Amino acid sequence: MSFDNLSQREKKVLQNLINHYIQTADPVGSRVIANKYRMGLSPATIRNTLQDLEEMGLIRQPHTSAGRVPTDHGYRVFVDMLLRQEPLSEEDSRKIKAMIKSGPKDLESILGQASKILGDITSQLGISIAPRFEEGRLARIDMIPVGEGKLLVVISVESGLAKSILMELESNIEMAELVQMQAVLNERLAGLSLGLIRKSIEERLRDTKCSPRLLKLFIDADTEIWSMESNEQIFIKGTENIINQPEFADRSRLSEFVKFLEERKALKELVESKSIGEGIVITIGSESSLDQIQNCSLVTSKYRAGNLSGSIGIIGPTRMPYSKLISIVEYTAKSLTEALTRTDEDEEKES
Amino acid sequence: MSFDNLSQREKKVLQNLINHYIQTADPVGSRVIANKYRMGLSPATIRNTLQDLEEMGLIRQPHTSAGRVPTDHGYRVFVDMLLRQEPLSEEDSRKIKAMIKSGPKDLESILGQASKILGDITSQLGISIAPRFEEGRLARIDMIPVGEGKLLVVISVESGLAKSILMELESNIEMAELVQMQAVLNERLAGLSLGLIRKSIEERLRDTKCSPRLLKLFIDADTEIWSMESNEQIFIKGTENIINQPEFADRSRLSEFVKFLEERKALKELVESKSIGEGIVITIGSESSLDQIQNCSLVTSKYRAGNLSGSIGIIGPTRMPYSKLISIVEYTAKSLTEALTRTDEDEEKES
DNA sequence: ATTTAGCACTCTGGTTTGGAGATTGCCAAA
DNA sequence: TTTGGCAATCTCCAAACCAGAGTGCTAAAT
Repeated sequence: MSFDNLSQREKKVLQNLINHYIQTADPVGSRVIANKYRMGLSPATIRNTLQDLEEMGLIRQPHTSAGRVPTDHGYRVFVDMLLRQEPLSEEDSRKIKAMIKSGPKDLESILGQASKILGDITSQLGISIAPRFEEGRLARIDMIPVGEGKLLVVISVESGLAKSILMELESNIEMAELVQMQAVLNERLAGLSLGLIRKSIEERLRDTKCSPRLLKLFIDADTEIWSMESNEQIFIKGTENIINQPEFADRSRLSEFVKFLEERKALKELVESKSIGEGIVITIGSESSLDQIQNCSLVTSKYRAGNLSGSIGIIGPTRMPYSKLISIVEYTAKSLTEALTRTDEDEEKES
Repeated sequence: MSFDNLSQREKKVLQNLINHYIQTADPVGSRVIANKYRMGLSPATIRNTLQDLEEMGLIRQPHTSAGRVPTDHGYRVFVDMLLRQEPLSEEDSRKIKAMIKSGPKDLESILGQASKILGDITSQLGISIAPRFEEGRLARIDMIPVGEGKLLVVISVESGLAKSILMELESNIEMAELVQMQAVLNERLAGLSLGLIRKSIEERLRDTKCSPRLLKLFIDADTEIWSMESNEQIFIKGTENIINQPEFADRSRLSEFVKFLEERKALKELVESKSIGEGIVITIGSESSLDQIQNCSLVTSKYRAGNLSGSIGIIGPTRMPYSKLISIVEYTAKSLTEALTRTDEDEEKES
């Protein structure tokens, strides 16, 4: 459904209406649009336009004799055609930079910080998701026995990231077996993406002379080693921001939403599925088909960490200041990419 | 302030009042106590007792001509003197057992599950905190170079737990240096508790022949290696449970509370500081001096994981069913201890 | 043709009012 | 020491009301 056929006036009215609604959360009447936005038209004229927009399904009336509010379609048209991206404020960009600089430099801390700063400066919910290891190519694999029958497996991918998994063994393993296994794994799997490895692990490790017990650990379909299921690293910060939003005045709705956030998994998959292409992706309410976020929007983006990519974004009521948020998310993603693929030369350049 | 001087009747009245209030959240009047709880006394008599209790500061009236509600002092007396611990229901104990059994066996998953189940069956907020590594004695330390100028340091403590830290190096390190460093560290530090190591690391590593660059990493006061700051593993689940509680009817209060939960750190410290002794510890509202949880209570307990100890508990409005919760938290702690210090023999015993 | 003014109509939200109900404190009787 | 009785107090709820905002339509104006 395309809306290129909107007249100039209709566009302007829709734009003003949404801008006003975003600020006030109250249905917007014809008078406000006519007067406050100096359109040089009388309220009566605006009313006609509003009727047209309503017929097109871009706005609706909560009840007779209330003003209009945008529908999800309306927001869609707004962000697609009418949105002027607002430049990032000095203050915000400063904060984002500071966030990256301060604090520890490990992935978790940085992502935690990122979600926090996103939540803070947008007054929405800030989200950050760890890079998808699946995409990474295996650089090397190390195995370290720790304690009784426990094995720490370290998976390093080419971009320099690594994850470690503590495995339980049924019985103690000979050091020699371990060394051999490690050698075989490194030899056969290095350079392959973890996703690929997971799919083809069985064939690739066939006819090796390794200890079968040990082998089994790495082939098991549900092993954590190749999948990242368990490591569902998603950071969500700023719940307190949306609690006061009128959109969540209904307690049970709020409760459902918070529950949804706590599950993490659904949100993680949603954000990852949306932020695929380059640049910012905006997802509005009904476009996601998840009940719990029917009146919410997402502003998401990818970032890169070496060869891997992760996602960040914000979520909040559809009535959100898109024009600001886009710049913020964009800049944060950019900063994150820089921070996570930083080389020594980069550091020298900075004052 | 001791309340041993309470008459039998006063005790009974307080007990009934609190029990009723816990269920209804409404101020309790003299009539309800007299009739519903068959005390064989008229409301008027109860009223006299209520006045006495009020003078003692155990209950209060929200306003004239409302019933009474317990004060924090009242709750304190209640849990100290009047509480009959309710045995765990079959269903709950089954759920807790199932929680431990199902799902992956790594620490994080188990703790996540534990907090979730606590939240679910108590309808409060379930909390679980990872064992305090500080208490653990260093078993060994491994160092694995991964990618460009990155070093994975694995700290294993005697009980079999391990944590890993990814460090950034300014420049590449020779393999030989690394091996030497590792040897020195293991030799000098093994067997010491991490807490002790952190305090005394500087002296202990003085006059070694290791690469100074490398040495510096391990001595730096704010290194993550010996402190567990960054690894602030605390799991909080069940926020949706308390949103509908009348105690959080006030939005800004709810907002503050959720913010407090998200900070994590304060809550973590609070719970850890409370759950020190053996067994269940109950902390009521004002006893914690944190604004954000003034009308909340904690039911906390330690659990053990090998030589280390961690904390779990629940938090919710002071008006919580203590008699049930105690059993639940107690049993969960016990189960957790079993699961986390499980030996192979244990596993054989199970059907 | 388009825009505007005028107007009747509708719906919401806040305020007021008026009990109904609950509960207390106290006093005097049991 | 306990209880019944009773005036007094306060909340809560529903009904009634009103002011305000906004609409849609029609007829006049541009």
